[in-house]
Amino acid sequence: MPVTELSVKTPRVSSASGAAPKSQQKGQQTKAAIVDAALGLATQIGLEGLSIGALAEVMRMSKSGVFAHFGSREELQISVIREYHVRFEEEVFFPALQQPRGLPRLRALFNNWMNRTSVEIDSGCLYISGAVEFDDRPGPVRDALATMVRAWHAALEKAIRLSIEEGHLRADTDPLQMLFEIHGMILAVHHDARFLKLPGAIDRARNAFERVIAHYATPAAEAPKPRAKTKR
Amino acid sequence: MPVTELSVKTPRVSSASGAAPKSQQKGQQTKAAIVDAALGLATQIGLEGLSIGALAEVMRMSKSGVFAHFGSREELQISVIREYHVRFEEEVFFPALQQPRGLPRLRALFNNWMNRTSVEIDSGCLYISGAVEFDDRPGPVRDALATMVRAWHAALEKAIRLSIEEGHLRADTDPLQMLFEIHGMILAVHHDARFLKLPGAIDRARNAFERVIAHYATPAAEAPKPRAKTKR
DNA sequence: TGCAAAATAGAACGATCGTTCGTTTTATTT
DNA sequence: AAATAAAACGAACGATCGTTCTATTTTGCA
Repeated sequence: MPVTELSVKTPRVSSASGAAPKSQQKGQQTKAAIVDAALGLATQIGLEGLSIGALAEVMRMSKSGVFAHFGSREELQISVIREYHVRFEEEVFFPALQQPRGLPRLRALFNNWMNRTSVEIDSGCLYISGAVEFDDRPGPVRDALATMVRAWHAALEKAIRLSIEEGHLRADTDPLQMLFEIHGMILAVHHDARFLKLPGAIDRARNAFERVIAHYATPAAEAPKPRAKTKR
Repeated sequence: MPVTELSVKTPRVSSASGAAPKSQQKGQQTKAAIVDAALGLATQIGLEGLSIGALAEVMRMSKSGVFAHFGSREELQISVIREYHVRFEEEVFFPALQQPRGLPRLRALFNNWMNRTSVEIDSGCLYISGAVEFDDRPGPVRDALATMVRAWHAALEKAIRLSIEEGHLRADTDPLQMLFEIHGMILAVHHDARFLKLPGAIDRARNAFERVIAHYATPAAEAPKPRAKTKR
């Protein structure tokens, strides 16, 4: 279920074979390569800073060659956002679903997020930089960004709600309040690590997360479940 | 005590009078007006988005006329940052100093900050947007920004330390950890209110703040001191 | 009131931006 | 291999960017 159905280029699937196209047209794979490079640029210099000229240089292509794949800069930006979203799902969301619902899954979501963040530290989070760049700039890029940020908030909120249902978190827990606090940690991690270059920001976030869990947890489920490797 | 002594244009004080110049040269006051307008633009579209052309249009001046006051775009940006810092001190920091050291002062800092934020909601916080825009862009603008953000962190940290010394917060409180958590709330407020346009973000931050205080406070000092007007 | 200095205007520069267009090179299919 | 479609190129466009330069206006002081 794609979040948006933009850029349904679908260049008239070659023949009558309704099944999957065997060799994806050359264009699609260079387009994928372009989006990949664009994602790398955008996480560093921002979605607004992403220019077709610089992207073409990285790709060793002509500006117009790059441009033709998207038709507009906005469409390029949206493609980058969508790609970021897909990777986020693969790295953070889907793996967490394998954990049992309730606190374990909520923890997994947060841990996966932090693991990704520690890698992201010298590239940047598109959701965060995008939110700042487009908070006052209406349009399809902002809409695409907001849709996916909201999807992530919804995912976290659902994990919290399930934790309440499972009896792991107190019944009077306000899911949106807890979500707000967890979200704050994630924003603070990026700020401290990327802008202030402070070491240990991720550890602080983990501490803060445990504090929040401890506050909202029912007495029985409070302790983090012991695992094989205790990770320092 | 100016944080930086950049832009010491000081156009050779008119005469031998070592005292304060009576009527500030016309140039200085238009420069102040330009910085004021630039601050308005920068908080909306960001420091990077701030262009001299757009600024000149707002000021009903020529581009070169505006430019001459700063000599470079970077110097303009730094002037804007410095102005923002001054206003922040006046609105948030100095008033809080009138409260007794310890929890009352810490609360005052946070409350003033939130009050300012609720006004800032449709303009934006330069520290936050600047941090994202310049987290990977070394140079004097980034340095000026980082210096002032650090100054604010230091101010909050000191208020926390004093609260510990006064016995309002537990002796084993980690000031930097607590600072991290409070900072996260502030970032989350801006994100939710400005990007997601969610209502009630400030209330969530106030809740989160009280939760953090309650956690780190010594039992005696926990309750917020009652005041004359209870604010809603 | 007159004069020097400061402040502003105006035009132009090189660079980069996103975008358009016609052509040429590649892929794919018959 | 020939025919057709897709993909990439290269040059140019209008606009805007920060900046420089020279000329003009305005200001402040004797």
